[in-house]
Amino acid sequence: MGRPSKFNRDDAIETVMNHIWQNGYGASSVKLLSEKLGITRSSFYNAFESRESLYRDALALYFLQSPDIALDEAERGVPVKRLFTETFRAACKARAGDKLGRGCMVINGVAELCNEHEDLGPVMEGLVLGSLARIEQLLEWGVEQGEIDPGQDLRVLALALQNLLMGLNIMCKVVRDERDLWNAVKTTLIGLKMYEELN
Amino acid sequence: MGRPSKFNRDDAIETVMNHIWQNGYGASSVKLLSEKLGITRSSFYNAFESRESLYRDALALYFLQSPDIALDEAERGVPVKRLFTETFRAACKARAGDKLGRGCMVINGVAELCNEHEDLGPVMEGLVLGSLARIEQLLEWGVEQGEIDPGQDLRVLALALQNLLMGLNIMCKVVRDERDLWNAVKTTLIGLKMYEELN
DNA sequence: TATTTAATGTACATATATGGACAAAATAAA
DNA sequence: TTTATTTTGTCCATATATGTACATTAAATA
Repeated sequence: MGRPSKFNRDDAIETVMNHIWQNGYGASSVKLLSEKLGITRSSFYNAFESRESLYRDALALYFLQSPDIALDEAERGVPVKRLFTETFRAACKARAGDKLGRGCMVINGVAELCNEHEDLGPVMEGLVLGSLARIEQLLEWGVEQGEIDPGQDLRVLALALQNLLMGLNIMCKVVRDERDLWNAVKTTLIGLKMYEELN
Repeated sequence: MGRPSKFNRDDAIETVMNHIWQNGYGASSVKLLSEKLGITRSSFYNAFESRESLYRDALALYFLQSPDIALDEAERGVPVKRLFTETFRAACKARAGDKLGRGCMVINGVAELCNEHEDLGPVMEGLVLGSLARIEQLLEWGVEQGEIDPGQDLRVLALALQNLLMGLNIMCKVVRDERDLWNAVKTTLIGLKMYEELN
């Protein structure tokens, strides 16, 4: 089975995720990441193929523990207004709770890489468009379930919600108080008729 | 008065503004900027003191031509709902009209530098908080003028509007169609009761 | 023309950054 | 113990990046 690895691959991906989340992709050189992992660049390239592919792995890991994942995991029949309310509420809590004020790793990547990085730009764009399509699907379920007024333009409403989420993920870098964030988000959700009082 | 400069200072600031706007602060090294300006690093440091101070100059220039400036230039007595509607409308047009999809230079800087860069982080934070305070002031004028319901929490409403603006400035990197952007923003403005039909 | 002044060009020292080549080391299996 | 396998460590060549030092150049002025 050859010489054993000096480091644990999953731990390494998590370490890299946290570093890029905080510092950005461009500011995370292979030299820096390797030193953080306690390995040589030689081992880095041997284990990870490239910084780009490792970034993708880190993004995937990030998503698993991000508040947005609730939107992905929901199934047909879910009360959608409640789902949006709870998800946005959890996002405010998570963003304000992060002492480092890193915001959202995906949105950071969108800001840094979209329309700029040849390979990763389209990746980030795909993540946003995927999220948008998912929100629209949830809204469709909401209409089917009689929760949402059928007259609404769901694509536009989905864009408004996606916009709200993106704004929150930038805003939280400056506005660090959870109540401030939530009050702002809640006010917008109410305006969009997507808010449902939680118990 | 000594040897004449090889370049025009104002033109240089504009060139640097456009480069950092597109590529970000970290990805704009002194070497790169100097080469773009057609001068040596030696001349760069002689003329600009530091990359940081030049970035601040570039930010100031950026603001002068950004759609947000309308909020700053408005005076007491301005119809505020109309002002917000027009400003957001102009922002959608400007963002979608930028073929490079650069978004907003300030928000790009917030995403990259806040809670990360020792000197420039607080600068970006100050710009956002300044904008927020300005929006709240406009809302106060709106209440005084009877345009806005006095029962509203103006700070929260200001946060919601700031959030909307920040979201737009990230969203526009992925959603490039002006009507999509405007429909989303308009829907939110209506929800916040800050929309007024334009002629 | 000589002097003053300010920008420019070259050089230096050092650190970061990339990615591959290749030998050495450490384990499992034959 | 030998062999096969895989990771590791070192070396290489090259490019980027920073900030300063100092001589040179080109203009305005006396």
